[in-house]
Amino acid sequence: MPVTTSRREQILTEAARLFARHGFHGVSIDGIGAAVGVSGPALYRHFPSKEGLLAEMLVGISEHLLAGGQELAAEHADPVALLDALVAFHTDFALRQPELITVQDRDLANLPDPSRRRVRGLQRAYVEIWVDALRRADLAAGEEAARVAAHGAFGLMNSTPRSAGHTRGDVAAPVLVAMTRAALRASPV
Amino acid sequence: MPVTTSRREQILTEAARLFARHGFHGVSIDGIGAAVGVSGPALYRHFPSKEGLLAEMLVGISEHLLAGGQELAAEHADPVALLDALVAFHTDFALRQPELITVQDRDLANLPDPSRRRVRGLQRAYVEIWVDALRRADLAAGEEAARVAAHGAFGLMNSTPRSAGHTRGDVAAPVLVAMTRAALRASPV
DNA sequence: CGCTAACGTGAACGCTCACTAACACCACCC
DNA sequence: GGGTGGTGTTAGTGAGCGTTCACGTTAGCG
Repeated sequence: MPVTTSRREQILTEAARLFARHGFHGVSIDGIGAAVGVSGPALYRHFPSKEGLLAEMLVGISEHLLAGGQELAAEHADPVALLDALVAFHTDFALRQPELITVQDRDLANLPDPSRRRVRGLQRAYVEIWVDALRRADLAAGEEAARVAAHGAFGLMNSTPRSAGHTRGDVAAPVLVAMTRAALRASPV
Repeated sequence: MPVTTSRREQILTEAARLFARHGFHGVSIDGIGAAVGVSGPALYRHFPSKEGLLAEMLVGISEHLLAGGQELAAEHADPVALLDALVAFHTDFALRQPELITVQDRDLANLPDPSRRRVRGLQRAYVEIWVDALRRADLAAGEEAARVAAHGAFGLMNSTPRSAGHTRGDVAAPVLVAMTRAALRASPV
C-alpha cells in the first residue's frame, strides 16, 4: 500500500462521491475522469468497465463490514456486549463513509450478476452475525423478527448519510448509538 | 374518479414497481409501456415526460405523508401520543407501499429542479411535525439531535421495503413499531 | 541507447433511449 | 353522418454514453 494515494484509489473515492450524489446511471465515465483530472477512457487503464468499478467498490464495503463484524464476534462472548460493539462499529463506519453507505444500498441492483451475488453473500453473512447475537440475547421473537430487527437497525444507523448528510458526526453518533441500542432491546414487544 | 383504475394510475403503479426494482435510469419508457400493455410513446398521452411521471409520483407521496401527519397533529395534543400515532401511521404506509418508499428516497435526485424543490419542501414540513413533537415531549437534546432522531426513525421504519421486502407485513409491523417507539424514547442519551 | 510497460489522449463506433411526427381508430355528440 | 377529442401505433431523429482503437509520452532498465 503506497503512502500516496494511487490513481486507482483516487478514482474509487471520486466515483463514490459522484455515485452517491447522482446515482450510478447518473454519472458518466467522462464525469468520473474529469473529477480526478484525467479525461474519459483513461479509467479503462485501471478498471475493466464502469460496472467493474462499482463492483470493486461494493465488494470492498461488504468485505470490510463482514471482517469487522467477525472480529467483534470473536472478541465478545456475551451477545449483548457484542451487539453494543456492533452498533458502535457500524455507526462509526456509516458516519465516516457516508457516500459508500449510500451507494451500497442504492446501486446494488446495477451490479453485474456474479458480483451482485458475491456482495449479497457477504451482506448475508454480516446480517447473520447480528441475527445470531439477537437470538442468543433473547432479543427477538423468532428468526424472521430478528432479521427485521437487524435490517431496521441498519436503516437507523445509515439514516444520516442518506438524509441531510451535513450533520456533524459528533452530534449524530451518540444519538444514533443510543437509539439503535434501545431499539434492539425493545424488539420482542 | 373512476371506479376502474384509470390508465394514468395504472402507469403510475407499474412505473413505481419498476423504478423501485431498477432505479429511474434503469427503466425505459418502452419498459413502462410494456408493463401496462401499451407500447412506448403512448405514455406521452398521459404525462409530459419521464421526469414528469416521476415528479407526480414523488409529489403525491410527500403530500400524502404530510397530510396524514398534519391530521394526526391536529388530533393529538399530547406530544407523546402524537409520536405514537405518527409511528403507526408511517409504518403502515411504508409496509403497504414499499415501492413508493423505495423510489422516494432513492430517486429524488433525478427530479427536475422545480419539482425537487417542491418535494423537499413537503418533506421538510413533514419532518418538522416530528421534530416539533420530539422537542415538546422533551425527547431530544436540541434541534439538531431531534432532526437526527426523526431521520433515524424514518430509516428504521423504511428499512423493510428496502431490504428483503418479501417479509410479511403482519410480522414486520409490530417489530418496527416497537423498535421505533423505543428508539425515540431513548434519544436524549 | 533502444525495448518495454504503464498511462494518457482524442476520434470513432454502436447502441440505447427519450422524445416527436404522422397517421389510425373509435366513442361521442350535435 | 361528419366533426372532434382522446388514445393508440410505427417510424424516425438526435443526443448521450460505454467502449474500443490508434497513437503519443514517459520512466525504468538490460
